[in-house]
Amino acid sequence: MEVVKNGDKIIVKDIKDFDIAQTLLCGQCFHFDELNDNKFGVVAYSTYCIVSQKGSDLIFEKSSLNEVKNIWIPYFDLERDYAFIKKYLLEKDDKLKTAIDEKWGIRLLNQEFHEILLSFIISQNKQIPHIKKIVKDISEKYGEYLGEYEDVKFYAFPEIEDLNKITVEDYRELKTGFRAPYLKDASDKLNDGSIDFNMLRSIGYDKAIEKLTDIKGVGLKVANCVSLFSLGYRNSFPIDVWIKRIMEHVYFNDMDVSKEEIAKLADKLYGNFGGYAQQYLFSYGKDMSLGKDVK
DNA sequence: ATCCAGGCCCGAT
DNA sequence: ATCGGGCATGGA
Repeated sequence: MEVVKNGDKIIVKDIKDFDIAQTLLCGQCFHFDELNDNKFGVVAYSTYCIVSQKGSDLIFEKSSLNEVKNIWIPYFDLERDYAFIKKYLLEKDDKLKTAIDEKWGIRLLNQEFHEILLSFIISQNKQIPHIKKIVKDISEKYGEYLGEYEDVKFYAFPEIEDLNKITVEDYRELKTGFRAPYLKDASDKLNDGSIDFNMLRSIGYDKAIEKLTDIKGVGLKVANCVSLFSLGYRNSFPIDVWIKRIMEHVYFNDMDVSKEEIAKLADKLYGNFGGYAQQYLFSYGKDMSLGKDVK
């Protein structure tokens, strides 16, 4: 991998095991727009980028060299060796082969903690397009204006301090429904420091999950998404309706199996790489509707 | 129209 | 410990 400046563009060259569309569209991320010409506008860490891919080149417009190096390369997890991860997983269990072959270009994004926490609280019992809309609405209303590209405006997700001024009623106005008090509880805990990124990073996976599920509206599924997508605990294995169906289909002949049993199997099969396996399986299985309508 | 969505809470067993 | 109803809102 090499970073070069070419006019007003920054190009990251020689990227392997990465496909920008697969990575953004696999359901781990809600704060981006699909633009013309296969470009994406992505917002994270109070900045935005216009990014597209040509083969093994990743092309950034409207970004400085520093931003690409310090924000976007870590964000897209480009410094990690995914060939090793895939090899490890396939040696453990070749049932993953189709999913990995099909979704070869997914990387797990390193997203901002408080945005992911609130986004996945919103996500419960919702479809991805609606989650995206609410994240966009919150950002437009309470986040900083960052800039625009071909008439698409970009807004940062509100900072933790900005969440303070959002009331339960405000959250309801954003169409979050019964999740409004959950979002308020999370906002309060972020503001008083009882939930904190560095703290959760330092106490390890098990205790981080415990802490996260203390928040109203955060159960095991949401906690594991937060843990996987923003805390870097790549052993996390979020189990939602989809991954439950998919695992039942692949490993249990479409029988009904408890989430506990699925979690146990995932841990045994994939160990510390569970999060990667989950994302390959989730994205492929959802595309294929694996296990749907078989009961 | 009815059902369900990247679930979770809460009360009843 | 486990099960089921209820929950806001919108799309299929």
